Amino acid sequence: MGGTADTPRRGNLDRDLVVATAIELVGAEGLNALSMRRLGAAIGVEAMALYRYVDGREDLLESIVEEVTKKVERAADMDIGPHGGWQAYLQHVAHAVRDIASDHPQVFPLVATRHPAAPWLRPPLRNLAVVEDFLRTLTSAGFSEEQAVTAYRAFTSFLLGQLLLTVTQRGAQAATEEVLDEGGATVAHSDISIDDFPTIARLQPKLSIDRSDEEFEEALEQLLTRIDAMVSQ
Amino acid sequence: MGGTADTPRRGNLDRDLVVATAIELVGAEGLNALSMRRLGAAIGVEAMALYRYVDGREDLLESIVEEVTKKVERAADMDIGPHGGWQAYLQHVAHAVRDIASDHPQVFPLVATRHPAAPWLRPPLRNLAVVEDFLRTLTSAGFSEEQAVTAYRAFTSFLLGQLLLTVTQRGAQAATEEVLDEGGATVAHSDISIDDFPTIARLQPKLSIDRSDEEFEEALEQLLTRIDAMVSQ
DNA sequence: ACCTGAACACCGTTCAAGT
DNA sequence: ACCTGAACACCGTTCAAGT
Repeated sequence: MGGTADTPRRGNLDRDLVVATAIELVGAEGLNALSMRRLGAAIGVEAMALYRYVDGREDLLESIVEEVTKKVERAADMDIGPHGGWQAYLQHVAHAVRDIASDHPQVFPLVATRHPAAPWLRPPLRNLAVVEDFLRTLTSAGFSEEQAVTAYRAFTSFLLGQLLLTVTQRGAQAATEEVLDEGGATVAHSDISIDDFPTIARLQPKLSIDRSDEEFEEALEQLLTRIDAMVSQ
Repeated sequence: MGGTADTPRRGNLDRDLVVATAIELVGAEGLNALSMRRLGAAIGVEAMALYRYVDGREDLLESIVEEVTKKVERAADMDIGPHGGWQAYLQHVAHAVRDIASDHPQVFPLVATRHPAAPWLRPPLRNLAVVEDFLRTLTSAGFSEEQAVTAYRAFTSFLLGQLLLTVTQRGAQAATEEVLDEGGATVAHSDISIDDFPTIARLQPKLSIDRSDEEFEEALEQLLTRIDAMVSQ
């Protein structure tokens, strides 16, 4: 049942290991479980040793976000053909970000809510290299500057809403199942009954289906359509 | 300049005052400043006294979210005419939620990221009464059950992405100005220069404009158009 | 009935001291 | 060079005790 290996003790400690172990810890036990002291223990070292490699807790959280979102860089600097390839490009980047949300659902709220370094970096595309590639690709695909910026804004807004809802929903789903598994009878907070909300009660089966993946693809298609209308107008 | 009145000391303490003071405290000093001990001090009481009125810190956070999102209830139970009024209704609810984000930017990330009570409650519409009214209004406006659920999903996703980005962006903006005001020379993290990102540098003026309000209205219009296409298809 | 003091386990962070 | 022990200020929470 382990988790959190405590292999190293001396010398082999470095910043990457600290951040990587922190990500593991958050993935295994949630954000609230991440303290400097527990992280130290997970690595096999006292908490104070970590201060050689990260500049305190805030810096650690920042580093986690940076590390986790790094995979988008590879997607964002993809080369596209000269004509129309921007749609494939946006698809590619969108799916790279979605993969981050799936792989690190516990970290994604951090990606979503931490203030970016610059006021015009918009989560979840909060990395200068990524945004540079993004804007360069669109402008060189024929977007005007205004259009590229508009697309950037619409795209980030789409990703943030869609993916944050996905991870939140799946988290709640898992939590609910856990309660039920532990013998949590039939209902949750028995004081307010669902019977007071007949429409919800009636639609509950439909509301309970997790359509996150299809929703994402459909909303992405619609977004691309809207951007296309803007560009070819 | 003050904030955090310490008027009451005995008897006049109750749950509403605790929650209201907590919201004030978060508004004035940020989420990180909210501890049971500091909240107690702000009220004029020891932290332990709060446990009579809230069931610990998590319950307090939950209560803050509930209190702040309560205003949406009034908007959501609005009556609409029998034909086509659903568009005005969605406009009305959307603006009620946006007002929450504007009035409580420091609380909104909590609204956005805390797991709702049920897995099919989607932030920022995370209240049974609101969702009941929402779904009832749409179905009685002629939406099928599938369409009402689809609209609920698209609507929440739109609100979440749009508003979370607005508050994040404005927060970053304010933080940046503060740094500049305090004599923070010209650039932020001098190690990576913006000169390495020519497209960003070129688009910076356009990227720096806060178009949140217009964006919100435009994206809302587009959403209503898409929903209309779905319904009358 | 309502609040406090004392206590416990935990936290982030610093710094001198150890190896 | 790298890590630890001790220390400090702070935290959430419990519970017996005060009024």
